Amino acid sequence: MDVARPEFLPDPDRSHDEMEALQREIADVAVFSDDHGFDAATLGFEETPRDATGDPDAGSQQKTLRDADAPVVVGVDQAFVGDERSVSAAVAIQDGVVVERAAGSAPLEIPYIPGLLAFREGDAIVDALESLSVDADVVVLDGSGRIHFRQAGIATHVGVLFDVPAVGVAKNLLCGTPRESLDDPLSEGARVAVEADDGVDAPDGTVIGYAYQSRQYPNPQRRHVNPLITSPGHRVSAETTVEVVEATCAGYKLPAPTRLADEYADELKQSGG
DNA sequence: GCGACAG
DNA sequence: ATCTTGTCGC
Repeated sequence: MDVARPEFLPDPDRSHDEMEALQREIADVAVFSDDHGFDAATLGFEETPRDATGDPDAGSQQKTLRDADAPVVVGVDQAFVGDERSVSAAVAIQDGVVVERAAGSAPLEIPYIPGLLAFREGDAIVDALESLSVDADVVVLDGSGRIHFRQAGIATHVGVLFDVPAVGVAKNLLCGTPRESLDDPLSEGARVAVEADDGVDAPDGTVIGYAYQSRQYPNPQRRHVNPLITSPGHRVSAETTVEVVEATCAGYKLPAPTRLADEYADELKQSGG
């Protein structure tokens, strides 16, 4: 993949204020509506059969034929080697089959600062995506997109940088107000809109993403799973974002692209930086 | 000043 | 994110 807007590269040498200013520019050109060519219903991830305990049942048949016209979904995830270098893994999947994997890495130059994640992990991600040869129909990133103080989380930043449809999947809420409390367990498949509030650069009440319960245990009263926090990155609506996440989770808590990128990132981490 | 905060 | 074994629940 190629960077489309080099002026938006996440340069960690910029000042704190410059980083925030860049994020506002990115949010200005970001598209939070559907502007892509895929149909979330044709992503090709099969629902995982469950056994009696509700755990994924292994041993089901493997797919051998892949639809070459199906959309390509790319999952991206990072891991750290020591604490001065990050590795990024990108895994491309088409019709449920891994078609390419790419690695990237970069030095860690700034600490983790809520709201500025892209400037810490962005360089490694760019390195990985630039060495990916297939074209992605949509990229799935770890973290927020529009659910961000300046509507420019890491999924939005990367999406706009490459001008590729992108979605953000986070395990925790960064900002915004859920329409319903997320403190009590939600049932599987439930979705709760997250609205902009005073902490977000968007009109109050704007739906900037959804909490989505991808998986839940049979008896959430005793043991429960937390919902995922999904938000559009670029060229995808909040509603389509949830559809992409729902289709790719296929019975697991995390989307398959994320899980596979996670595993690959661990491999890269083990074999040095 | 206080509180809140993705990975 | 990362450091890590056992343990609870279905």
